[in-house]
Amino acid sequence: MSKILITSALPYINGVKHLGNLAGSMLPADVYARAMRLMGHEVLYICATDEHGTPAELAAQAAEVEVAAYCEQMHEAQKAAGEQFKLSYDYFGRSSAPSNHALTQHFAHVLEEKGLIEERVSQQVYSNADGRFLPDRYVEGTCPNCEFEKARGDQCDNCGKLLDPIDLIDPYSAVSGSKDVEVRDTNHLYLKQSVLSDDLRKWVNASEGWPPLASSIALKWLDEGLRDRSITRDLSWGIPVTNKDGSIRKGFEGKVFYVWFDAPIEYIAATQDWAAENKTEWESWWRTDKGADDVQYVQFMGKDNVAFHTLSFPTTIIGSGEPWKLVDQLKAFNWVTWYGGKFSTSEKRGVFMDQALDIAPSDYWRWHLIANAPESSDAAFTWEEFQASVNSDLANVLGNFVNRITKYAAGKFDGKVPAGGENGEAEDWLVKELETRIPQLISYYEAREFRKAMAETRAIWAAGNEYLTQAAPWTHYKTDVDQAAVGVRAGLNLVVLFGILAQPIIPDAAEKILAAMNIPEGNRTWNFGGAESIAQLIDALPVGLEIGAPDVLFTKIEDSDIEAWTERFGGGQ
RNA sequence: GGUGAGGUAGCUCAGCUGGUUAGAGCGCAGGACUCAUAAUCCUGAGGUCGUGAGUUCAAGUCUCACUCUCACUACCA
Repeated sequence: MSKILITSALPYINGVKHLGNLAGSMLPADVYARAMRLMGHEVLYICATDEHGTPAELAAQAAEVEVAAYCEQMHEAQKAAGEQFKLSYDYFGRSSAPSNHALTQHFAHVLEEKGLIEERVSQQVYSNADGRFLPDRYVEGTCPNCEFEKARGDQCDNCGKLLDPIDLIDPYSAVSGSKDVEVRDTNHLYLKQSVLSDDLRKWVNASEGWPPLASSIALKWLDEGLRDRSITRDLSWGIPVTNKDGSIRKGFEGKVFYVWFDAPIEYIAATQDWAAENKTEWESWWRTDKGADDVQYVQFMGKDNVAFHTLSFPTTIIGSGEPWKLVDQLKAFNWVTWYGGKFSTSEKRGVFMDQALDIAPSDYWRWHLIANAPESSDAAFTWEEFQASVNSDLANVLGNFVNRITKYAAGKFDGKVPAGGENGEAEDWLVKELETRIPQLISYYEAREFRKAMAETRAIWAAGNEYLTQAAPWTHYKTDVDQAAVGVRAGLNLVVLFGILAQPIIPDAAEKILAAMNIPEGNRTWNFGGAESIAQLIDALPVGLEIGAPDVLFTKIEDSDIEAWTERFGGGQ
């Protein structure tokens, strides 16, 4: 048993997330957390809402509420959506929490003492009408390259050229449309990442268990040469830039830390809040001088987040010179696309977490999204594939297996695990299958290879159906009830096994199965020691145990459902 | 523009350091069974591995060029 710390990239506050965000970090992190818990590890799974930055302020403004109130409201909405998706966070925090304010300010002080922070002046566009500085992409104007009239300050969407907002012709605020904009000097704190390049490279090179996607992105940035990054912004909502005594730093009135500086620190601050709430300590998870050397820390994120997790945040950690825990393994995902294109709220393409639950139970989404996780490349979501996953894998292969054997046992064997008979060829075959497949499944989970783990899970369910075909208790029943009892007994044991294995993926259905089979909580873990214990799996239930037949576990998705959903949320073409 | 990832059956994807007839699931066709959610089980058809060249006894796998998709490109997060 070991201690495993799991974090998933913090979902941004400005609205409930779509299925791509779910599939790209929170859901796989949850499946991994659940699997590791079942294997007996001590797991801490931390997530939080990422609440600072310009989009949060603008979203609040659009909703005509105070930013703090807006974030409060959206945090609750995201928390609720996560709970409904059965995301088993140990703690779901907020980057705006007091603990994160304190810790972020602490890191800034320490980094400055180490000479890694300095003040510099830069030019930034200021909108008089909006009364605020505008990030590059919130300035629009005519592209100096192709004369496209709605080019953004960072890049022109028409010709693709990278731009500087100062180069735009006739610039205007994307927030208000006002042309009353000007360039002003503004001072900010810069984190001298360049100083730590060599340390970071050594650390990246020494890393193990990162997907190529992650290490290649990190090395690419290092090869190009790390530039110092500004870690403050001209905003009012965020973490104030303070002196050690808590007073506002001179010249930083109306400025706060950059959201990407404080967001990863929230992983630690949220752990502190978790500890406070649970009256325990947090340091053994994060301080290598307090036991965190024994922790395996795994981060889950989308590919757009890799640079921040492999370079910026490690710069904060390493640069502090304090004994903080660095990430050990990270899992980076590509995107889930909508029929190969982008999710788009404005064009009515794609499904958000709250809407998803209106139309199908969370188990359906969890299974489909994790079985088709965008691990090695972008993965397309289509209604047709979703329907196929649910109907074929869940309803036909798993649901029908549970149904056929429990109903048969209820009808012919009084709803009890029957005695009698002896294992034969079919049982030998089944045991062999399980002996190879279960260890394989476990190693896929340990390697965080989710698609493969799901394919293996499905193969195990299918082996159950194949076994019943071989054992054919309904045929034997006519001539030899004891022989039929063997098949029913093994079949019922398989139902339990399938329920146990399904827990990380489809927790609701797993619960229904295990409850119907009268399996107590304590007997639902993954204690599959060696080959002997796997052989015992098909005859583990006490003879005479009363079992029930659960209601239909998965209702099929009809073609008419697909039509209605395509109408509502968009689809192909 | 630069960098990275990807382009493999109708669809969604596996294929590690190059090695005999390129794999899975879905879908499709045929058969078996009847305990079950018209479910399940078996068999089969289906691919010039983005394009072109090169290295090699041997290339989906290595090299080069080209092409398409996606991401990042440091003030969106």
